[in-house]
Amino acid sequence: MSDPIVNSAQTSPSVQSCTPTLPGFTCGLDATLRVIAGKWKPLILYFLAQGGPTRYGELRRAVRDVSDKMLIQQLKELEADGLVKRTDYKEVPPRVDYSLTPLGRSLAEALVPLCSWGETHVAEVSRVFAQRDTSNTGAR
Amino acid sequence: MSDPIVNSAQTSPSVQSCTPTLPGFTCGLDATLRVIAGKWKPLILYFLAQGGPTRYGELRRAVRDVSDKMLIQQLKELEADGLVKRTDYKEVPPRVDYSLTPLGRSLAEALVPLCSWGETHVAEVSRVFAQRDTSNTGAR
DNA sequence: TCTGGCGCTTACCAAAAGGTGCATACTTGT
DNA sequence: ACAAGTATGCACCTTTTGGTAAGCGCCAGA
Repeated sequence: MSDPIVNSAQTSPSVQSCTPTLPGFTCGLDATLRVIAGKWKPLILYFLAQGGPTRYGELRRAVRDVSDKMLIQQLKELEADGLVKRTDYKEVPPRVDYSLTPLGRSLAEALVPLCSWGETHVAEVSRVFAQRDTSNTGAR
Repeated sequence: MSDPIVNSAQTSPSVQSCTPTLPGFTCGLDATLRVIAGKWKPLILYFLAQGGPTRYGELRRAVRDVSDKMLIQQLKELEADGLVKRTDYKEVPPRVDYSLTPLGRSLAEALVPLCSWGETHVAEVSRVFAQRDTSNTGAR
C-alpha cells in the first residue's frame, strides 16, 4: 500500500493557481466549464461582449450556423444563469434585445485569452482539422 | 498593462479584439472552442499544466469521474492535435505518461482566466446549479 | 392580398457523446 | 494460486445535444 506515485514535480514554470477543493467542483475551471457548456454559449457571450445590447435577429446572423431553436435555448439558459439580460420592448413587431449582466461580462472577459489563442494559432488549428478530416472516412 | 480589457462602468464596449474573419472560423474563439471541445479536454490540459508529466493512472484519479474510455479517447485526440505528448516507457507493467507540448501549454495558459473566474464566482455558480436542479422535475 | 420579417415554440429525428463492462498481457503483493 | 494494478481496446447501449421544419400572431410593404 505504499504510494507508488513519485511525482518529481519540477516547479511548473507557469500556470498554477487552481484552488484544490471547491464545493462540488474539482476546481474553478470545472465550475466555469459547466456554466458555459453548450456549443454556442461562449460565442454568444463573446459576441454580446463585443456588440453591447443586441437584438435577437442580429445575434442570430452573427453567430453563424446557429438555429433558432439552439440560439433561443442557450439564451434562456444564459439568462436563467444570470449571465445575460433579456429586454423585451413590448412592441408591435416583436423587439427584444440581449445584453450581458456584470457577471456575464466578467465571464466574457475571461474568454478573451481563448480568442487570442485561437487567432494566434489559426494555422496550427487549421492543420489539425484538415488532418482530422483526411485521416479517416467515418470515424469520429 | 498587458490587460487589454478596459472595464469601464457600462454601456461601453469593453472586450474587443476578435478578428472578424478567419479562414473557416467565425473568430479565434470559435477556432479554440473546436479544439477543446469535449467534456474533459480543458480539465486534462489544465491538470497537465499544473502537474507536469503525469502518468495515466494519476490523471485518471485527478480528473474526477472520468471513465477510462473517455480519458483515453480525449488524450488521443489531444495528442493527435499536437497539444499533448505521450511517452511510453516500454516497461513490463505498462508505464506511460502525458505532458503538454508547447502549443498545449500555451492553450492551458489561456484557460487560467476561466479557472480564476470559476474560483471567484463559485458562489454564483453554485446557486445557479442548485436552481437548475430544484426548478424542475423532468425538463432539461 | 400575398409575402416576408420579427421573436419564439414545438414536434420529431439523427448524430454525437459518454457510460458500463469485459478483455488483454504481464507483474507484484498476499 | 489469486486478486489487483497497469494502460488500453472494444462492443453495446443510453443520454444528451443539436438540427429540420413547420407554425403563430402581428404588421409593413409590394
